[in-house]
Amino acid sequence: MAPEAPPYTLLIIEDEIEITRAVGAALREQNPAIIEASGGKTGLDAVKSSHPDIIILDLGLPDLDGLEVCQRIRAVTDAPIIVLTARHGEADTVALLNAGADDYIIKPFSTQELAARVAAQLRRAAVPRHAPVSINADGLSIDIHLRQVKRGPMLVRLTPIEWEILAVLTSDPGRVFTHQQLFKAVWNRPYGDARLYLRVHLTNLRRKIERDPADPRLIITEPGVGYRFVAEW
Amino acid sequence: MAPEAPPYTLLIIEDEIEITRAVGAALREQNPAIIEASGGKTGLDAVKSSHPDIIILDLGLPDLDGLEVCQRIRAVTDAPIIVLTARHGEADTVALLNAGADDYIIKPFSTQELAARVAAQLRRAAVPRHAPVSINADGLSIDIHLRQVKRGPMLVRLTPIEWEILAVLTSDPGRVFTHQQLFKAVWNRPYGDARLYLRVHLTNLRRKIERDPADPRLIITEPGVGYRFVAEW
DNA sequence: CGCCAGCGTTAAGAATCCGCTAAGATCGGT
DNA sequence: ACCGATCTTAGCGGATTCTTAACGCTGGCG
Repeated sequence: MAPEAPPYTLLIIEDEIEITRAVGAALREQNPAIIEASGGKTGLDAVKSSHPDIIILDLGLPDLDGLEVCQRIRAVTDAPIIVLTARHGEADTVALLNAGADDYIIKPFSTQELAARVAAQLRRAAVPRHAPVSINADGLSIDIHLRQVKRGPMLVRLTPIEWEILAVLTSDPGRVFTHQQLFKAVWNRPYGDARLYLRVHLTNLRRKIERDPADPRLIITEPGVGYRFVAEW
Repeated sequence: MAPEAPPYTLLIIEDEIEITRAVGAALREQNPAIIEASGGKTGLDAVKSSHPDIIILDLGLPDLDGLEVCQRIRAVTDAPIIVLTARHGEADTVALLNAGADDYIIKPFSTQELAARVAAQLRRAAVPRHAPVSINADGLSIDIHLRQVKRGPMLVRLTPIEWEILAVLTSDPGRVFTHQQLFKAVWNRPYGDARLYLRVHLTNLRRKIERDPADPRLIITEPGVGYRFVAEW
């Protein structure tokens, strides 16, 4: 029986061989074509020559800064980038997400989690998305066109800022938006203490749309990073 | 067989040649006359000189801010504007739609999707307004064709502006129309303090059609945003 | 065990927005 | 030119929303 053709091409930019192997093992069932690069420069070359469908990028590269690599990849392709980050490299992770990375995984990671995230990113990238007309999650329905939110049959009144936050988060369900990304999208002014504002408005927003605001299921906090909207219902 | 005359004129404002070509290829079957502009300024000139039927606008232009270009196009023409936006750019879709854009597509896009959206916008622009013939809500009946409003058996006299406001709001019940959208639809002139006018005329309109003008049920205020007509009766 | 950073929550003052009134200005018909 | 209807413009008071600060909780870390 002939092996099936790889369903997608994955590029992993990683200098530690153990991790490269772990990634390969985690994704064995999906049977992707895997390209390996051990540094930022070779990684960039690989992006240009191989047109991968998804890219896994480690932060601690010896030759180039991860941030720069990420930006330069983003200048060439829209393929999803998943960042591998150490436990305490949170600041770097945030900078990377701001630079265009799609998701991040903290080392050490479970093979299941990696496989799930890769699959999720591929799913999102495969469908050229337009903002969905309506979203339904956990008894909540959001109609972008009507600018209307319902909790069951009840209309929910949102203030402009609350609506903007919800609109941004739901524009790409599952994706993490950093504090800065959200702040910039909603306030559209240079800088301020993004977290200060977001904390307050997220509280108010959750009070209106979550079943139990103390145990949010729709808008999830990513500590030190930002927020994401989950629509898996 | 002689080539058929172009059914419509399309202007694409885009600095990346690959995308321009991709758009051209996607629409080949529709055989439009295509005008190309590589920047915001030349794009605006082209709008004024060529009177396109539909406009495709990339956000990431080198010379001008995409939002500004959008607004300035809208000040000149009513032709549909479809915005091309990067997946990782500021997906400030709300601001875009407020600035006068009619639809947006996230890059990368499929040729089918682009063609479908262009066709949809042209269709929508061709038919001025196809609202339901009559609306009944809370004892109020509105007949669009007859230009007639009744509160029970009593005829209600509306001034031209009041009628226009009501007609716009009821053209899409439940949807929020921003101050700017309403102002543009009714007054059809570039600038003015939309809220100032709307406040007064909304007061007068409510006095005529609401049961209790102090507690409006038909025309709901969305603070900081605009108004919506509710027809859930 | 105590410290600290990050987050959620609450509350109060500031800023903004809205409904309403009313006085000119404008328009259209006779 | 007159007159009534409509539109524009201004301003006040009340309501809503935003900003800002303070406090409590939790979980990691020395």
